[in-house]
Amino acid sequence: MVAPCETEWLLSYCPKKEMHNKSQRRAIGFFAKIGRLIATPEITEISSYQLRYYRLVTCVANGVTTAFQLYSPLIRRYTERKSTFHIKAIQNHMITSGVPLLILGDKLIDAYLKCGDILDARKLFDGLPKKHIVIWNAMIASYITHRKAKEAIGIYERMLLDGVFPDEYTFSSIFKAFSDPCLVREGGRRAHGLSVVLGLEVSNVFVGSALVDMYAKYGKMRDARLVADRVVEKDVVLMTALIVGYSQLGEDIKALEAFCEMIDDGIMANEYTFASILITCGNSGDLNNGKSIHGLIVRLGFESAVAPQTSLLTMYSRCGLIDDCLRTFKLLANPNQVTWTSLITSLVQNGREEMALTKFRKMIREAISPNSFTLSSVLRACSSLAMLEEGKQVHAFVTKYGLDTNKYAGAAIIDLYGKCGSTDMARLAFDALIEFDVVSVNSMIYSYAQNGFGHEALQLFDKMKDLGIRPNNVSILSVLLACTNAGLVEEGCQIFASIKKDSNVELTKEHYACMVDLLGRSGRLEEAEILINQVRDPDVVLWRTLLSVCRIHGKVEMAEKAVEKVLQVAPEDDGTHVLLSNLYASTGKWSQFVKMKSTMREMRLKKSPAMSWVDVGREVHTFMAGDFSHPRSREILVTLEELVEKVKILGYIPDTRFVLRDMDEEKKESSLYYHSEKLAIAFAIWKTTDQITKIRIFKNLRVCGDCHNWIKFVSKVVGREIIARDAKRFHHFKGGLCSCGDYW
DNA sequence: TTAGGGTTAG
Repeated sequence: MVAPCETEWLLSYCPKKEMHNKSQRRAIGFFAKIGRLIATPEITEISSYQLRYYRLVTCVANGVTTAFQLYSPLIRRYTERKSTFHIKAIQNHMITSGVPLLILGDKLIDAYLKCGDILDARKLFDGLPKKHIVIWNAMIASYITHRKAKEAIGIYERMLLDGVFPDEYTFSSIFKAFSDPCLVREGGRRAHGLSVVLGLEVSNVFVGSALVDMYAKYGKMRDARLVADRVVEKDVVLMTALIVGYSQLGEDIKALEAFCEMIDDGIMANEYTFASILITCGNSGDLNNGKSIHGLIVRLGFESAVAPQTSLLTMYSRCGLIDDCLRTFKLLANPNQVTWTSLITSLVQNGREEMALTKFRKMIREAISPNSFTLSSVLRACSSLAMLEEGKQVHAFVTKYGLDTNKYAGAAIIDLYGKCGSTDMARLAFDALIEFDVVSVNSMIYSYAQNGFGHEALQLFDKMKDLGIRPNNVSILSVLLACTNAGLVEEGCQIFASIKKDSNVELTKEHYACMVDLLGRSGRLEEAEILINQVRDPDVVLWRTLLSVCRIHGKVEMAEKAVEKVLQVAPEDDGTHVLLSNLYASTGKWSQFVKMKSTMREMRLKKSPAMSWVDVGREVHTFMAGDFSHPRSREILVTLEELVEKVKILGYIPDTRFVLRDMDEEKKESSLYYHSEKLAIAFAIWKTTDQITKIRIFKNLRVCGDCHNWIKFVSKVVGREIIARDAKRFHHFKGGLCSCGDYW
């Protein structure tokens, strides 16, 4: 669009001069005189519209009342077209023509706001000495739409200073601004007080709902309820705000009661209400009510509404009915971004990660773009499956959609790289975050912890204070785990002692279990036992932790005591029997071992078989100890033999203490060679010959001591980095050393 | 010329 332009330009659009009538010629003459004109390129001849301009300019000279009548339709016209450029041109025109802005200022501000140009609206707003209440309200509402709560409140406060009384429109907007979690709550309460004084608190249902919503967001459901009860003419919006409030604070029964109350009062639920109440049912695992509401949705014809259907599939997922969740999705004609995301999240939460990834690919194929919710769920699927390559591709999506700085996507990326043993990549993702919170920092500390980077974890934990983030339960657990995995006993004890003094964080049994592990591993078993006795009602985890450290240090007596305690708390705990039988085997107490085995047989307890897997060429290969069913078994065994020979030259001695069966030494030695992790590594070395690719293996149980030693030698022999994730943690083997410093 | 509620991630 072209604003004021030269007369010659206009004439070039109207080549046939003889076609101009008298008025048109006069108009052209006039504009030629002043040398300016507002015109649009689509106008190819002098239109009545432009003639109006001519009259307008003539009228300006005669008086402003006529100017109002003439400018108004112009402003309306360009507001409809959402052309802020034209509005600005009109404003300039008014200024140059000497029309006082006071007359049409309100209209211009309204026009700017409708065009979404809040900056120009504000400039004009600030320059106007007198504004209609409607404009104050429109300005506030616009700031809220643009998520600028502080600015909205600024206008509200200036309004009060200027002696302008807020009305019901003001309050229905301003409470929303005061709901912003970044602001102090005092302001909201003060505004509520003023609304009471002005008699607007409950006489208007819009004001009432906004107040209910604000108190719900403050977590003050008692106040929300008090306001709702006072509103005389309740409606569906007010009741939905109340239901959502209860639901989001976990007060599911009260949410359901509010829903029933609403139906009893004859207020018809709508799609928003259904969408919320179904989430309540899902959160409380209330399948019965969930199904009844599903029936109600069908009866009332809300089957095609996306929001309640999305909530319906979430409800089924949270009740563990993943097939019903899939069925609900299938019936939806037009699933949107949120629906797809809900489906993917549901699959991940129900342990169907592979299907979640398939659905994600389908979503992309159908040109539905993912958001931070989607990508963080997909990343969690990848990290659960330890699929690094797939995860990297999802990370690329995160970058593509500009979400590297998002704390949710970020935490999931950190978690992925941490779980895949790439702490450096995790740190890069952490440093890319703009907004982060306690969860982002915890993810990073946990990544360090599981990969054995104790000092880095401690450093970040200390830095939390500078970042203004208060550590929570998870932060403490993660940093203690970091100390355990890196053998930083004193540091761990210091942190534990300081947290004990700090009344802000409550220590749980999990923290104590972590300390038992830390002390026990370093051989301070007596202290570990004393610590357990400090806990009120020690649980199975605590005693089993003590038992597992007894196994490491071969403390049979203390172990038997621990077993007794475990079996008192949890008589059928199979892990305990396995741990004790392993302890008997490793200390050579074969008679007790045999006895234990028969007890286990009687109890039908089975030790879960050791299993390792390796991801080579995007295919997962699984190995079990002494299992030669892999199609490439021959090559694997040849590679294995070569490796054993080479590592023996470097000084590897098989450690037969890790053979948990009674047999002669030679047999023990050969049985060690066929442990699942050795088979997996031999396969990976045979299959991938380049020196750069790191070998990543995963094991369902802990890596045995002999294998740990063997892998160290192998990393030196083949000159490659080997990363092993076992049930407890990561081991990074490089150049004959392991990141755990042999402390694990 | 101005106003309210919902569904997806640690």
